[in-house]
Amino acid sequence: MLAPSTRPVVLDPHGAGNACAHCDARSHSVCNAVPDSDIARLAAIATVSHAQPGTTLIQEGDPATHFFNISAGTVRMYKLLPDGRRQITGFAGMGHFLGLAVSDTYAFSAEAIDTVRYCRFSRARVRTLLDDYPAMEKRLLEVASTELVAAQDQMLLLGRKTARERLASFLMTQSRQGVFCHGTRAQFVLPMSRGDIADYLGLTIETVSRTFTKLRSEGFIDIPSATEITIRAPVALEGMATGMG
Amino acid sequence: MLAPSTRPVVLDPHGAGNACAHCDARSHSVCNAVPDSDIARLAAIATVSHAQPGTTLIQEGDPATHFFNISAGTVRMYKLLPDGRRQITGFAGMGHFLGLAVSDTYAFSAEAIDTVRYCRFSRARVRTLLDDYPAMEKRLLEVASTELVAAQDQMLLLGRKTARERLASFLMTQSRQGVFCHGTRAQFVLPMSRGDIADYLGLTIETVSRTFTKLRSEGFIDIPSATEITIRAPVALEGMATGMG
DNA sequence: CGGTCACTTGATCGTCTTCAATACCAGTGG
DNA sequence: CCACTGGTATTGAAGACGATCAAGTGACCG
Repeated sequence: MLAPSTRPVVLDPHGAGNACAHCDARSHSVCNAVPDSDIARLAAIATVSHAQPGTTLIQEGDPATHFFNISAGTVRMYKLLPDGRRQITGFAGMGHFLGLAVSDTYAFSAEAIDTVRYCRFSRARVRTLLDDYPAMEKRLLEVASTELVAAQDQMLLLGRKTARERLASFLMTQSRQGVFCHGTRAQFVLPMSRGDIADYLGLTIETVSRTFTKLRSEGFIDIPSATEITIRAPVALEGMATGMG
Repeated sequence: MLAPSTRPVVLDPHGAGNACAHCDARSHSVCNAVPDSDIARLAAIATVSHAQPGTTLIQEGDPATHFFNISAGTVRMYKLLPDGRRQITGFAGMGHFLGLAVSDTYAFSAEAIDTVRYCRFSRARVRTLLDDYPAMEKRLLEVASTELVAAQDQMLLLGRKTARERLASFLMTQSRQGVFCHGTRAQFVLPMSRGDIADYLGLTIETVSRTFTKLRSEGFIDIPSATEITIRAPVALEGMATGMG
């Protein structure tokens, strides 16, 4: 039952009608560069699908034929070394845009972590759309620049921070972007496994687990269940994350 | 005499005339998106300068007022932690474009490693130029995407590669992009110090030095002087860099 | 209940870091 | 020409942080 289907399910195969007009992720995404009046044009080239946990959306090295826009769920982007070592370069949630590539092949892979709903756009068709909506091109540049800044932060983390600082950074980022419980930013759900966190932070599962336990025993966080986190000392954690704790 | 001047020297303060038309870095840069016929418009907003080794071009956190285009020399981009730990996020050489930022402040610092010649553009003026040359906007998106791919590679390196693999990756990249001696890609100059290399690869100076020595003693490279490298076994090094050696 | 899977915890190991000394090179002045 | 100096690179010995190997726990599910 939980066996990941290898092919994503297409919900709106012809991109017909008002999928974009009623998209609750639109305001979070590049799509809002297209005005309401022309939203049908966007919908015409979009294919809405969803993917079960573990499904591969993008395979590194495959021809880069499509763009993706995540409307619900979480995706992990990663690169592999031949012997299986994995580096997760980022997690993409609601509104996130995927598939920017210079060459004609994808530079990374992307998999659904939980159940993911997303739109798929043919690159070629997007290109023609871009000519009519320079605002969208600007938004793409913004997206790329934002990613770039995040990537630089991650390089600092991977190259120079301790395990403790990495976990603190990760938790503070999650508490800003994450899925919240009980309406407070202090309590949220981690959609990804310990293995995903480890591969994102350049650590092992064991170190992630041990460091979580340590942070809890020191009173900085609480861990109601393996997938839930409560931030108890946000200021202290923020200091830790920026290398001052 | 070698004391770095804190303020860069302006060579062409009014951006007058044909600075861009005769720029030998133009074909390598985003500037070639502006057609020859309109090159004067580009030149009008450019300020050509040069900077001595150690000069700061961009300070993290400062208002992001300008873009930069490197026409000669090498720049290091980096981020610091409060206690002085440094992560170099990249080196920028001829034709490289600097200063993409989402927020209104720079997300990283940039310093000249050797003597650097560069053009400076006001962001505001570039923005107006972009409206007339959508091709330039596309080029910027290309630049950002390229950087992003490079950043993802670097995350893989920092998070998952061994010291040996990091050095091999670094050397192979340099042998593609670097300054060559004797007309062969196999022999090149490293403009940056061991400390820069260490902070780029997430290692210490000592580990970089030791690993260089080991690679030499094993016959993979030669080190005529501290700043020169000769690749003796490119295929083996490439394998090592990609995690297969 | 037995099985699986993810997570946690413990003990040992190894790579890279840290601390420290030495070598090297270019520039300067005796 | 050679000692002196400051900076950078190399080399050596000891230590630490995180990895690895291994066992144990708990949740979920058939």
